[in-house]
Amino acid sequence: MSAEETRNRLLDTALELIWQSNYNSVGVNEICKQAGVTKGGFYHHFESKAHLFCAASEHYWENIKRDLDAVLSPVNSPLEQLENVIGFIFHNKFGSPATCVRGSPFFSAGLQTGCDEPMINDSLQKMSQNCVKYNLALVRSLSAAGYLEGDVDAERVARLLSQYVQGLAGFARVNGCACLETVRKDIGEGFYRLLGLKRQYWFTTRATWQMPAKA
Amino acid sequence: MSAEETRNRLLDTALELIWQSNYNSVGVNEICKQAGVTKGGFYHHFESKAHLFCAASEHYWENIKRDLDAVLSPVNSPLEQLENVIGFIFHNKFGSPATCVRGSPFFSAGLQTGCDEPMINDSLQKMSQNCVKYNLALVRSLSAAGYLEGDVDAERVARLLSQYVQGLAGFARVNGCACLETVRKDIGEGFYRLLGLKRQYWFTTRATWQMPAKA
DNA sequence: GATAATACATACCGGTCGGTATGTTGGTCA
DNA sequence: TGACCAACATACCGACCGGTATGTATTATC
Repeated sequence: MSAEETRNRLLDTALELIWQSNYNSVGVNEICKQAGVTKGGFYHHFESKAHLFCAASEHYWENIKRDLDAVLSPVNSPLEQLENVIGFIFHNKFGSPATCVRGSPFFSAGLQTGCDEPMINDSLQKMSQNCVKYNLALVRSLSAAGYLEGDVDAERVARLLSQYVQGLAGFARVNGCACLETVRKDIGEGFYRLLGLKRQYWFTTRATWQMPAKA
Repeated sequence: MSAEETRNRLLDTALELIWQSNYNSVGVNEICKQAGVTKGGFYHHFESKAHLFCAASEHYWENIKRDLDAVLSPVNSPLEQLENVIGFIFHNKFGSPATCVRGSPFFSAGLQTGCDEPMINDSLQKMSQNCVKYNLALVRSLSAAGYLEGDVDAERVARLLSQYVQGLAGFARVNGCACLETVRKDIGEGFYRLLGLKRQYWFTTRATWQMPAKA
C-alpha cells in the first residue's frame, strides 16, 4: 500500500465513521483499525485528530465541489439545476438512513465541537461559506431567469437554503430512518418555498440527479 | 440547600454548560463543580449522565412549553403569534452569541450523540415532535385566518419550520457571533417564506417577544 | 553497496472520563 | 434517645483516549 493510498484510506475512513456517528465518539484507534493502518502510520500522516478531520473535510469538499459544478453547469436549465441540487443533497453516499443529507458530517461536527477546537471551527466555517456560495449561484440563476416571486435578496436566500439544509441533516438524524421518505419530499418543498419559486414551476422538471462515474 | 434545589441546580447547570459547549465535552465533574454539588450528590439524584440530560431536556421543555402556550394564546392574533414565535426563537437565554437559537441544546445533542445513546435519541425525538406540534398550531392558525398563499399541507410546513430552526442553531454556532444580527433577520424571512405568508403581511406587526416574569 | 530518509509498527504514557464504594451528617419518627 | 434513612461528601477505580517514544522495514540517493 502506497503512502498516498494510506493517507486517503485514513481520510475516507475518518469521514465515513464520523458521518455515521460523530467526531467526539470516533476515536483515533477506531479509525486506524477500520482503515487497516496502525497508530504510527496515522501520526506519520497527520499531526492530530483535528488535523485529520480538517484534511478530510477539505478532501470531501473537493469531491462535492466537482459534482456541484457539474450540477450547476450552464448546460442545465435553472430549473434542472434546482432539481439536481435537491436530488444531490438527498443522495446518501454511505447508505446509512440517519445521514441522508449530504454534508451531514460538517453540519454535525459544527454542533459537536462547540467552541472547543478553533481549528475545526474555522474549517467548518469555511465549508459553510462554500455552501452558501454555491446556493447563491443557484439563486441568481433562477432569479435571472424569472422563476422567483417578488424581490430577491440573493445572499439572504442563499443563506436560508444553507441553514435549511443544515437543519435537515439534524432532523433526519434525530428522527431516524422512518422519516426518510418524508424528508426526501420535504427538501423539495423547503427549497421551493425558501426560494419563492413561482407556483407554476413546482415539481415540473423531475430531474433526478445521478452520481457521475468516478474517474 | 434542599434536595429539590440541588436537583434543579444540576438540571440547570447541565443545560447551561451543554448549551455553551456540547454533550460530549461537558463532563460530570464539570457539571458538579459548576453546580456546587459533589459527585455523590449527582449520582444520588441521577442514574447516569444520560439520565441527567434527558431529565434536563424535559425540565427545559416544560419551561419552553409554558412560554409557547403564552405566545400562541388566542388573545394574540395569528400575525402576532408569528412574530412572537420568531422573537422567541431568537431569544438568547444565556447571552452566549454562538447559541442564539432557543432549543439549541436539543438540536446540537441530536447530531452529537449519533446512534450511540438510544436513550438520548428517544428523548430528542420526542422534543423534535413537540416542536413540530407547536409549529403545526401556528401554521393552522395562520392558514385559517387566510394569511398564507396557496394550498397548505400544514404538517409538512410545520416540519419545514422545525427543520429550519434546527439548521439555524447550527449555522449560528458555526459562523459565530459575527453573524448574529444577520441571523436575527434571517429567521423572519425564513419563516415568511416557508409559511408562504402573503407578501403584504411581511414585517407588518413588529411584535417583539418579552420573556414573561418568572413566578 | 553504503547512507539516509520515508513509511510505517509496537509498546506505552499521562490524563480524563463515567461510574462506584464507602463514610458522614442532619432530620424523622417510634 | 436511639434506630433509620435520605442526602450528600470523599476517595477511588478501570477503561479509554489522544498522543509519543522508539524500533524496523522499505525505498530513494549517491
